[in-house]
Amino acid sequence: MGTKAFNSKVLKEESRPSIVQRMENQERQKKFEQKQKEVEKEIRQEQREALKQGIRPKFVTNKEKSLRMAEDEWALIPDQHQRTIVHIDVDCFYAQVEMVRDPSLRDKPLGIKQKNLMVTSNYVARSMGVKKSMWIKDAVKILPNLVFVDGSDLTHYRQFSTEISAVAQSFTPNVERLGLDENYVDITDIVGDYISPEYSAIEGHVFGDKEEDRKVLGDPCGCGCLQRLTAGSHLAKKIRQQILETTGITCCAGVAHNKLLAKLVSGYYKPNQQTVVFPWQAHDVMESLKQARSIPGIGSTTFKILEDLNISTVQELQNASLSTLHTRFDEETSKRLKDLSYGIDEGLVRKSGKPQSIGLEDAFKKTSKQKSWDLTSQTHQPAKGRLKQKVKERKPQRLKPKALLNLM
DNA sequence: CTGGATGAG
DNA sequence: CATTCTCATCCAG
Repeated sequence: MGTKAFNSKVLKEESRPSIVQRMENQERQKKFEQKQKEVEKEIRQEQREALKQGIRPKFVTNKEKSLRMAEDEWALIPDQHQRTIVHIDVDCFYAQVEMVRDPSLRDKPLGIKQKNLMVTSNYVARSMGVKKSMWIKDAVKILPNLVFVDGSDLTHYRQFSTEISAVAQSFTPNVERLGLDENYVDITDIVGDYISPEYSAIEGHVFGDKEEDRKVLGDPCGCGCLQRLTAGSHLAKKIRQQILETTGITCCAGVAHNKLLAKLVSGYYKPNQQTVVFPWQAHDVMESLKQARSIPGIGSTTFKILEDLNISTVQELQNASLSTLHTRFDEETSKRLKDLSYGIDEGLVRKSGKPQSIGLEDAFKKTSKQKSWDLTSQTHQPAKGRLKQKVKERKPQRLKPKALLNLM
């Protein structure tokens, strides 16, 4: 799927793979096919053995074959870099919203509280030793003059959140919301417009931020990702600027060829900064994480199971054999875990559903039998209806890809 | 179709 | 006192 995701414009305008790269790719492909042959030979050998011993040879499925191939040579599996993804992460979201709503808070240490918990704080507070999230009493101990705003009512945060997403959506419809303060933007379709000499320098940070990473000399890949990601850094900057202009909110951005890396690097330089990472740096990014738990997609449950298998660092996960993982996870998950450990992520940016808001005053319109939303439909349901019913209505569960296209 | 698991914020 | 809640996705029953 990812392989055919680039559109014609990008194809036209991006530089073609260099000769060196084409050769490297051929080399890789050859190795891959070689491995394939080896595995098949192995299997035939095993079957012959079985026959010799009078045992009926077991049938080896293609799936099993690919699993075996991947076993030793995971890195040989081609990782494509056709997409360009931006992950946008708002700086201390709630605190910023409050500071925009009341500018007098700007230069004061500010904490947003919910119940007994300070859920976030502004950077003034953080510079004075207050952590992101703390118990109120602990925060006050550190900073007696900390100003608190109650953040139990999410209405304003939702409004700002949709505004921010709307800015991104004005660039491309391919925007996926993640919570209230994060957005994935797949800019593959529009990044071609920014590939030009005018944008040849990288905007913002490069992961690692060494001078050598900035130099355009040598293109380690040649598939065009260098140009696309460079252009992407300019687009990311533009999106961030626009967000700032229209909402007064600053944010960070990460630019990469997949969601995983974009998200991992977006917070690398904070606040109000951005970072691009190139495919050949994927290993460095992953190694910069110690625990496998800090990989998005590996939650507490999965991590516990990994620990059972004596796997807790990213590196241990990289080195874990598929068969080991397979003892506790299904095959797809096992592969997925290995992919993640190498910074490989084919996950698509999915257009998020309708403007979020779950407030009590909200009414819903739904089409009675259609599987897609149609806001022009007349059916009107008082929001009073059970939450559950609302949720059911607004998420027409698994949308067929076709229906998804109609969503915007 | 639905409830439980899982994960993110 | 690492809490509680909301939301999305996946899948087995």
